Amino acid sequence: MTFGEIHIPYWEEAGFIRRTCRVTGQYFWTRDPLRDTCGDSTEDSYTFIGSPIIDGFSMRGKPLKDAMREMFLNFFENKEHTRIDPYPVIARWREDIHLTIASIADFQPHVTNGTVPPPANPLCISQPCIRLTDVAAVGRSGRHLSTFEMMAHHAFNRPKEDGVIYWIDQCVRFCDEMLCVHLGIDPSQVTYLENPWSGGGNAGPALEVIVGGLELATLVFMNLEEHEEGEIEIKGLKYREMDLQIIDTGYGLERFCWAAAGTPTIYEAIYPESVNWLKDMVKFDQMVKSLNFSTDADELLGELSKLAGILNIDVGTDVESLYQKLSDRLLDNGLNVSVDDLKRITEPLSSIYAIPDHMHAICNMLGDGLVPSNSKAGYLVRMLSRRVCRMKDELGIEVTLSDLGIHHMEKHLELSGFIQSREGIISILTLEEERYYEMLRKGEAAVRTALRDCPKDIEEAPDETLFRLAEERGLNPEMVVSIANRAGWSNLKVRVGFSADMAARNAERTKAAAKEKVRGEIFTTEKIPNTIRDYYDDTSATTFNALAIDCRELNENQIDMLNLSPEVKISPTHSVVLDRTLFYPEGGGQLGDQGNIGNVKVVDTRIENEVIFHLTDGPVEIGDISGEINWHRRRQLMDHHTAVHIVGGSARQLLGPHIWQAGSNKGERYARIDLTHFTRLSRVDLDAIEDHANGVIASNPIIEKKILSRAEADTSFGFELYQGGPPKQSTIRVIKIGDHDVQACGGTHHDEAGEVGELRIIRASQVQDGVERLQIVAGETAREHARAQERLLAESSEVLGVSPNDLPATVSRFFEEWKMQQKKIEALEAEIVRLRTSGGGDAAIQKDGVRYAIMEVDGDMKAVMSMLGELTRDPRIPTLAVIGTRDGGGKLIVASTEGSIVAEKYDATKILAAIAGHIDGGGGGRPTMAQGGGSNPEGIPAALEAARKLLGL
RNA sequence: GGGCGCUUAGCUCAGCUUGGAAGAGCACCUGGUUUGCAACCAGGGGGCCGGGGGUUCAAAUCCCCCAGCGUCCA
Repeated sequence: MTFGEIHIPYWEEAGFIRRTCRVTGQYFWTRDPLRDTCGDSTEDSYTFIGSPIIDGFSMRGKPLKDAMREMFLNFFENKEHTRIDPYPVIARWREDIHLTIASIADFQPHVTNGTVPPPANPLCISQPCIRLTDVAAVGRSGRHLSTFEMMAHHAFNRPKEDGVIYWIDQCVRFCDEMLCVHLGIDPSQVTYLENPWSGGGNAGPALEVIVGGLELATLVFMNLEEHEEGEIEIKGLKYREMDLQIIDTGYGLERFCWAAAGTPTIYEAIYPESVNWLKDMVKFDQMVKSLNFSTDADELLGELSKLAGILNIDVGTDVESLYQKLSDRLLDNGLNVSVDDLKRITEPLSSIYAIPDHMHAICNMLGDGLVPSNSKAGYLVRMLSRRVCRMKDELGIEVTLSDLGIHHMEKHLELSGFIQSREGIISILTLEEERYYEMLRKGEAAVRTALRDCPKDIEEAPDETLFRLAEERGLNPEMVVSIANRAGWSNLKVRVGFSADMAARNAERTKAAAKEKVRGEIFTTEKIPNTIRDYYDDTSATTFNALAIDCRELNENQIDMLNLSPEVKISPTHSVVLDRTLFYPEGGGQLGDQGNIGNVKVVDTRIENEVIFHLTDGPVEIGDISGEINWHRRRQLMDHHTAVHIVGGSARQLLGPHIWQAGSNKGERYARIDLTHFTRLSRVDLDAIEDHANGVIASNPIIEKKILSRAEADTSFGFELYQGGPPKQSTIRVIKIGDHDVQACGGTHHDEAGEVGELRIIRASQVQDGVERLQIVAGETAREHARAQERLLAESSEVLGVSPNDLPATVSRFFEEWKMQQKKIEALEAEIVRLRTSGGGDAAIQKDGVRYAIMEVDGDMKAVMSMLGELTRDPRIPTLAVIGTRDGGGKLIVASTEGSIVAEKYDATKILAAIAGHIDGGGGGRPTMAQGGGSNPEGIPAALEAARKLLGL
């Protein structure tokens, strides 16, 4: 039996036969002896449209989803499964993905790798998921969704420990019973397609469950993991059996709803209120009638959705040729519809379908406390918001993004499970829409500039121009064209196949970028036992005795990889491992401890694979040794770390539940915390947070430090616990500051908040859109910071001879006066030139109707330039000017009045070249204006004399 | 995490490719003409060309670093 084949007793018991699909060549199991396609091939069209295959669900929309979900969970609860609450759609417990893309994602990697036991076994769940890979097909294919709920039953088996819950046979029995008995689907309509699965380091046989041309579920039996010595080879990789074997199923809630509703598209089954609302607003029915088709419009739409569901729309698909194909296929079915008419129907329709789907994803993401941003997960919600804004504008409807959000929340959402409030979501949507229109407005100017050199009658813009506008300005080719059409390039169109090229170009870049970087280990930890961490027992202990068990010299490469903080003043030469230590290694944003062991200095402390490395400025003997940490620094680090927790808690209470810690850093001189928030923070906001945080310190709550199991921690505190990032251990250290803040943290903290003394938020800056960085000083550094500020003020005000209170007014007055005086000097210098060159001035010589102004002046290049303007601007006085200044090594300028006889007679660049040698320099310019400089200012008079000679004066 | 772009007058933006006197429109001020919904004409004021370094005789322009903003991809 080869990998992927599934032979179970149930097949025979229930009368299944194994066939090969004549279209795809894949094996499938069916009860229908006449069936020769697997059900999911291009020749299987949907059979349930207009005639539902699941009875008893007459409702639509949210009630339908609720009923279907309840049906599923109830069924499996009755089969001894424990119902589990869904996880957030933002996968904050994962480092590798931003969004929850499947129910199994809830349990990766901690449960699936065996570190943490599952919350229940077996279990059932309906997990909201978001997948954006096919976002371009949403609304067009009739079946694609970016947001869906994956209903699932999972079992985690440990066959080696006799811990088998159930495996393939029982899994298929559950599924088949639910479909054919519980839901009453005609058994001959159900096919199970063998489609083994591999990816992400795991593999296993799998079955796709197909009914009526629609894949309703996938049953994956994950029992293999990638391993060098594995005996099973799949797609060139070697796999071996896992200790933990997992039943991973996925039943598409929305697809079950669609199969029960039999509507033309999945969107009408789950978002009927929104679809109708949008159709009314765009007067869709009237529009269809006005096209005057020979056939009934409803019939056309039905036919369309059946066909469109089979057409594959991927990112970069050539939409134009797709339309042609669709039109051809309609003709095959006896409907003659031109590509143009087809577009006029499907373009608005695809937006009407996609908008509710996108709003569902947006509301769910924002509801989980996500803040829009220009990178990471926040970008995904921004991208969806902008898609919606564009679609609603193309539809020409007068609703705002927040209107759409309000409508969606009313009709399709249960807000009770959300972290973010309804009002919070609405204000974020309002802000996002403003940002979108701001981008468009800026884009208009950019399009005009980019196309400026193109003739108005062009039909295609240069590819490079379109690529750049898309990447730099966020304007996709369609948007560029519509802007350009309005701005005068009325024939401009998007080149056929352009989107596909752009997608290919992006893929190419992504591939190139993926080749970069892989960060390895810095130290050798092999055969070194884990270090005992004594710093948790008593955070105020400073001296200890231990056994030095390893000491090695650091090489240059290691020091480079350490990426030492600026707070490490001495470069380390050795790494020392002890059996136990009080030194806290860098972690959780808290820098490593410093101090002494034996007679060497510890300049930093790190941890790798549970082994703590003391970085020292010299070697130590192996054997008994004593150590002492730098208490002043440690205390400061603790002040800062505890302060960061307190500030995070205060910000969450004052600004809202979307405040999440996006990173932090605690050093000796200051600490910083990055917080997710959708607007910039003003000083007023910061003051409020600062006051609140100092209030917490003043009330002096006890700081509890407890060790909990992962499951225990999850259930008692929820995911807000993991502010510092996804947890990696099976046990969680929880730091709880009274009732103010609780989070998982490995850092050293005071026992009472009051020990921090006071804290100040000294600065807020933006790390990326949607993430604010607060700089915090606490304890001793807070006082020092205040003193430093006062010093600056005192010194500055002393220079100006005013009191610190008058500093702002005085500084701005001085600056204004300085600018005025600059202007006056310029004007005066010009006046001097005028005086010296007109009337009886000493510097001008009249000869043959030309004024020669050869003179040395004071002032810099800029001043000289403006004097030159005085001399050569007036065409009635043809002038040749040669001006020198000793500024900056000596400058020379030769200029003539443009368009006059002088300009024809002399070439300024030649005159300059002839005299520049006197100041050891060079220069150049135009025939009427040349400038140069040198390094010998004393040569200016000689240069000017040379000019006089040259000109025969 | 990786790209790319932008930062110039109060505002909106040109100029940068190829270094050589800092520009336009709107707004503002003065005078005229007018005073019906973005009126017209003439003149004028207003710029550390984001900050710092470098190359160069010379940098808004080329190179490097930093900051702020924007955008795309993962």
